[in-house]
Amino acid sequence: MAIRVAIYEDNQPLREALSALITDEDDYTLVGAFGDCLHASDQTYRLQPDVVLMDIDLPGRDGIQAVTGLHREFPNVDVLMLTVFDDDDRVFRALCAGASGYLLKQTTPDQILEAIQSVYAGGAPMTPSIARKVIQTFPTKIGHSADLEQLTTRESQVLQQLAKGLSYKMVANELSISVETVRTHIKRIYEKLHVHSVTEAVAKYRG
Amino acid sequence: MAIRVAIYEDNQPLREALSALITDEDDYTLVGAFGDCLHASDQTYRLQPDVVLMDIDLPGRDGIQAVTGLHREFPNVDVLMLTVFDDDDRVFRALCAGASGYLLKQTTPDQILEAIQSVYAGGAPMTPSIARKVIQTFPTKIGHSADLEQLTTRESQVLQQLAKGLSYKMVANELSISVETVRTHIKRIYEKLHVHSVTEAVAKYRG
DNA sequence: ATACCACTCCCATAATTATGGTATCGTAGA
DNA sequence: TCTACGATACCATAATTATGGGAGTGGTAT
Repeated sequence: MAIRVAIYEDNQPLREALSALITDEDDYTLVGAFGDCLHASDQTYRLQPDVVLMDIDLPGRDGIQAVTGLHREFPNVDVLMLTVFDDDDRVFRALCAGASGYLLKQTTPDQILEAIQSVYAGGAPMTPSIARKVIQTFPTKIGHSADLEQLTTRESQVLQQLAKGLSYKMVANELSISVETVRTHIKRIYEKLHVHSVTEAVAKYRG
Repeated sequence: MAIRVAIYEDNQPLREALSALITDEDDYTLVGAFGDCLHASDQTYRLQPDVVLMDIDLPGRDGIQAVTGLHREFPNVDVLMLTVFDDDDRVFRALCAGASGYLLKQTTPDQILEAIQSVYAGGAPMTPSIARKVIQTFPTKIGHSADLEQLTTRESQVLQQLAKGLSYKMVANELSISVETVRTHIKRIYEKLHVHSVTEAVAKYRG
């Protein structure tokens, strides 16, 4: 049984090249190729692909959002992301959203077919750098940077409130202290974490 | 600067073969080769390896336990596991324990050197099947508020940068657009997410 | 062709946040 | 006792962010 493949790629030459690659192989069947992922859900339902090749950077609605939806609706469909750059951060988010692996667009045709085969067989093709990011997520969970440990109880509480999106005033209210005190705490937090804004501090707090 | 490599492998012929492989390469320095990992901690302290090749199945104390210790004591040392079989389960546990990747013993010499290089450069070489296991442990974050889906590609990118703690200026730089454009995107983001500050937006973004 | 949308850019004015001081109070240690 | 530190609070001056305008481009859809 040939592997049914659908393609989402806005770059037409590339889309056609990929389409040709799939079509020419007996072991693969191209069930569709599209320039955007606006109707990915409908199309997936109709075309029943086994593997979806999805450009990570599509116009209108990006590939990552599409993956989120597809993964929820069609958990059996494997999605391989296509990227131009080794854009660790976005690829990482795509994997979190449910993608099963990713391909650099510069990958050779053979490697592409191999990756499709691999993902269909239950694998998750990805480069070492992505893999590193991935495995660093859970074991390092407790790897709270030493800076964070330096925060006092009150400072941690303040930072926690800020992380929830509260303004100085709201934090003051929440903790029943004056805004000025909140300011003071935040100043200390900045010193200890070596940052200069709430968002930076929260970013460190969140890991 | 050559990469300093230490080897833990009980099979003597293999240990010697690996040692020779490392020794013969100018870019790698063999700092030690051992048949067990009973003194891995001391040895690591003395020999200061950059990368450790660790058999997953050593007599006495197995490689996974050793990795746990090494990773805690020497977070900067990268550990590559060596396995005879594609033993998903144990490799997976090793990765959780802090290993940075793994090699099948049948891997070609060139691939072994490449993997060492890769892990030293911050990568995590592993096969697709392991990778799949790893990414499947991700919390498939659902509950994605519908608001977030409304963001355009560019808006999501901006929000993502903000979540990393960047200021408007930095985001502008990162995305190669003007600060004014960043402002505009942020205005739209606020409208769509019904928020009034970066931290609030980021809080929604993070779930 | 026209209307819409994503993306880009600029200006002006408010509001909030950032930075650098200063100061009081209570409590745990030297 | 004296010091250090956490927590509280205030003021003043930058710097950044928030809000509300306007405006042009390119592509898509009706």
